[in-house]
Amino acid sequence: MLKVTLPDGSHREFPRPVTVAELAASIGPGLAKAALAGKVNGRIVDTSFRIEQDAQVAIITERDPEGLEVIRHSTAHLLAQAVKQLYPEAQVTIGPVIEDGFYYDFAFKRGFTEEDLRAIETRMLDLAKQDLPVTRRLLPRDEAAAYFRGLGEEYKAKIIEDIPQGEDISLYRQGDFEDLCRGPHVPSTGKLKAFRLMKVAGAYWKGDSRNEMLTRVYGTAWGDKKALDAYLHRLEEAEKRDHRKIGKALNLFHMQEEAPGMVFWHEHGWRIYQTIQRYMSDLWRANGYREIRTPQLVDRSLWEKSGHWEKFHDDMFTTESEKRTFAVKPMNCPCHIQIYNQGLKSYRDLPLRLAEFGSCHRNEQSGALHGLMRVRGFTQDDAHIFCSEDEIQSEVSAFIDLLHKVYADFGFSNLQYKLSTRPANRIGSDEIWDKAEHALEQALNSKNLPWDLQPGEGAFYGPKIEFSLKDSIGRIWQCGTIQVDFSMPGRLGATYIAEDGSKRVPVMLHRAIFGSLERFIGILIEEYAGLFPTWLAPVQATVLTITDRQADYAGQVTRELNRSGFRVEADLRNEKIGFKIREHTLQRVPYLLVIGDREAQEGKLSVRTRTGEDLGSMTLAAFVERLTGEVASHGFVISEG
RNA sequence: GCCCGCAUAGCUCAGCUGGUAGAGCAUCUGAUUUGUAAUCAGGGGGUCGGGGGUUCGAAUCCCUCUGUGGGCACCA
Repeated sequence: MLKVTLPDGSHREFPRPVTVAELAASIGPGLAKAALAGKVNGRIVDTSFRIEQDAQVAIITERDPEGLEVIRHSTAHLLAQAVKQLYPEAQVTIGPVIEDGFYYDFAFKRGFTEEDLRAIETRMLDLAKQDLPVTRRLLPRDEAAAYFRGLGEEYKAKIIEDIPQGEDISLYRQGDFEDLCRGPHVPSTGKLKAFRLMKVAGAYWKGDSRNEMLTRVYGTAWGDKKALDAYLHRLEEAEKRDHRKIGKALNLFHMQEEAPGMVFWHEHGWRIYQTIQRYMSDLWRANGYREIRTPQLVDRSLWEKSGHWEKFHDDMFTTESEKRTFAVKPMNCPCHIQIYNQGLKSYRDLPLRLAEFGSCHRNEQSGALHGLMRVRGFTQDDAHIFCSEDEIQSEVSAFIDLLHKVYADFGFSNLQYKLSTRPANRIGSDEIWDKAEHALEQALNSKNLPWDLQPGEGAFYGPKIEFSLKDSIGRIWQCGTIQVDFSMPGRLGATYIAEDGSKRVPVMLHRAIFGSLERFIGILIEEYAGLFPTWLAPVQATVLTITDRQADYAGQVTRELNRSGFRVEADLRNEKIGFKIREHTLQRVPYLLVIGDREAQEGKLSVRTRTGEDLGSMTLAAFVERLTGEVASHGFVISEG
């Protein structure tokens, strides 16, 4: 007898092995129809999988996250089948599942157009309607490679040849189309009911820019039409939060052809910029950092010593003067070491934390530029901590705490942690890298933070922890970072006198919390969809008059609020109050202060919020109190050390 | 940098297969002095991203450059 344990803890017994599909049928016809795959002892399998021994089994349907994955994977196959029918000269390559969907890469000289996409989608719907059974078979590796080569599928053959000798290869067939695949897949194409092809893009074969470029088709797939529509609607809403759109609508900044990748900050955008800069400057002072300022233009020789020239000179802006080559600084670290090097340092001076709003320029490749998120001119909240090896652990730990405080003040909770380790192209010995990587790993683990390893992604001088945030459509951007560097201080001659009188080289920690202020503001705009909390809002309140008669009183109120340190403007135009309210609400001003004859006489303000809430009339003092409390509660508090 | 799109008034956008440019908002002028998300009327405004080509004729077709969007690669 064979005993199958279901998720609810109940058992079923069978005299002989059963497939997942048979098991589902024995439970009920509805489940049999809904079954997409099975989970046998934790492994996702096809519904045709035979359960031979006692096992824990769950039937996977579109309601399970695993079910959605199977749907997306199978939809990728459906896409490939449709493409092969419509464009036989296209070769298939790979088609994995990604967040919310899938993609499939084709080797296709002509590439696909948007119209092709619609035609492919129509064919996919047709193939789904035919409800073709999906069947699996195994072939020995070499036979499989020969089979695909025979079909003219060179890429598939190459993929198979990368699989170790002797392994069997599974193939999945639906109708006239058969693909190499690990599976599992839905039992038949009729299970694929809600999908949409989204866009075409180029992608390098095997992700290597030295290889040829393939044509990638992105798609999304869901359990039913409703889920698909909900997703498409979610996307539309997310696009409205795009920081480039909001930046224009709220008049925060602009960019133009003559300065690609550089930002023209308008008054209101600059207010946000300065607010967060002041916030950070105060935080530095409260946490033992010393704020400094270093030059923009530094002779090439310094970058040669630091190692940047060798690796990055193509990406640096340079200029000539009196037969010398200068580079616009792409980083602040070499300059900070120059300040460290002024005067003899003792172990008593450590840890020494030098901080700068470092204005940097990097000649990023044109294709990398992206609104405020990836620019050529940016400012880092950069600091370098010079310390002894013994101090690394506590400094990294204190830094992570500080970073968490900042992110909480700005309302971010969902950050991602990544540890990037030694790249192929690096300076420093393996022993040093071992130490540095270990220090960072320990810091993450001691705080119980969930982190991903990114092997080979570290900076050339040291490993790093990256702290990343998502934009409105889910793209991930690195913001904060901390990097352990055992090499550059030595290269640039930094030393200190230790307790025993010997001369030693300090360790340097590179660290930033916002990363680039530009990027951080971009993320902030999308996070809040322009509805900045009051402490960040470029205009915190606007005074609106009903008629010309209140102009004097309105001017007085505006002046007093500005004197109290708030960012307040007045709208005295000869317009209806409804019109003014609409305009300033669309400008996302947190508070609208309406003043008519009544308020002017009583010395009050009628306060309305940008969400349409009427707070009634209050005195100026009462409003100031409210505003003060709100600004303070949103993170303006200077933290204890 | 690579692949595929896109670039029309200050902004958002229309302009079918080539016949010489249009709307809404904004701006300006006038009227209106108004109580919580758009007051009315009138006027002005574009060598259609730059350069080149095809054509009797180009916003429209072709080439090229620049910028930009989505990806890929890159990201000190």
